[in-house]
Amino acid sequence: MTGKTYSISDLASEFGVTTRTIRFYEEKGLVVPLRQGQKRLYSGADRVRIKLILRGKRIGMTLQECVDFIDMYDPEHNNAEQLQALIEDVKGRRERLLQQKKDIDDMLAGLDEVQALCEASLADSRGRTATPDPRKP
Amino acid sequence: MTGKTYSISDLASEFGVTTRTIRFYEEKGLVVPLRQGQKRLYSGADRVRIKLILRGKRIGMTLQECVDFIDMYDPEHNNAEQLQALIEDVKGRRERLLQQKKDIDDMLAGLDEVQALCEASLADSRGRTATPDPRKP
DNA sequence: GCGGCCGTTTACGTTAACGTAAGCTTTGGC
DNA sequence: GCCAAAGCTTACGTTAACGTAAACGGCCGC
Repeated sequence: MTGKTYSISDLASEFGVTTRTIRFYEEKGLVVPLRQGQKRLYSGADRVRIKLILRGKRIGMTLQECVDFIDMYDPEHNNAEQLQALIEDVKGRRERLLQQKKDIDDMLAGLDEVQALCEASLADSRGRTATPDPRKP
Repeated sequence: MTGKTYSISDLASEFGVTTRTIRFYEEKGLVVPLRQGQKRLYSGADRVRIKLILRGKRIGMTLQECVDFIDMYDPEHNNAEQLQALIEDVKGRRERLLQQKKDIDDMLAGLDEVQALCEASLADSRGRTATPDPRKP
């Protein structure tokens, strides 16, 4: 079976990007859709590739890093030397990802703090203006 | 007490960036160090600010987003309206951060997978060439 | 048959975040 | 006293990742 296919605007609207963006990715060789006549025809695999690219972008990777990441999966790694290099690469990437995760946790903690301050401040101002504290004598 | 201070190259080397970068942040108003004469003199607070900026950058925030984030802490938010808006802002940021965290976990899982494949492949090739499997009859 | 859409190509424009270079003080060390 | 290192300012250059615009082809609903 040939599998489902997508038009460029299908994918653009699904992922919330412009068609220009997707064509740009093609210019850079990140995706190479088939054509029916003039028009681009995206396969499921193409769709996943774009999805992975956008995932990478969300955490601040460049497009090049995104492809590098994706290309780690397909085994153009024949000899032991290349495999070792890839493992080293994986190691480095893991470290960076873990650092990012830590950064995010720190920022989430910061948000909790900010929100708590806000809510306290709101409760306080409401207490002083509108509704008198029912616990008062 | 006046607290510890830092030269621009102190901070640059500590954070692994160039002095140009730090001056650029000043151009953009992200840090405003004191001066002694001509030279910039960074306080502990300045240092933290830069640290937070770089943290934001690591997870793909723009410099503007970084300052916005940092500025959430200091309460220029007087009235209830502003506080509510800030809480909404926090909500949005939290969602994005959680999404990013999910993205990272997915990518970490991918790395595990890649590494497992690599190691299996290495073990296999070693098994076929150098050391015969000792468990063989 | 034609007005809208969707799609295509080509090409120039834009923004963020620095890099790089030149030319000029300032300052600590010998 | 002098030189190298560190700092400063000013200004132009660069890269990534699209945005925007113009100009054109195919299709379809009425």
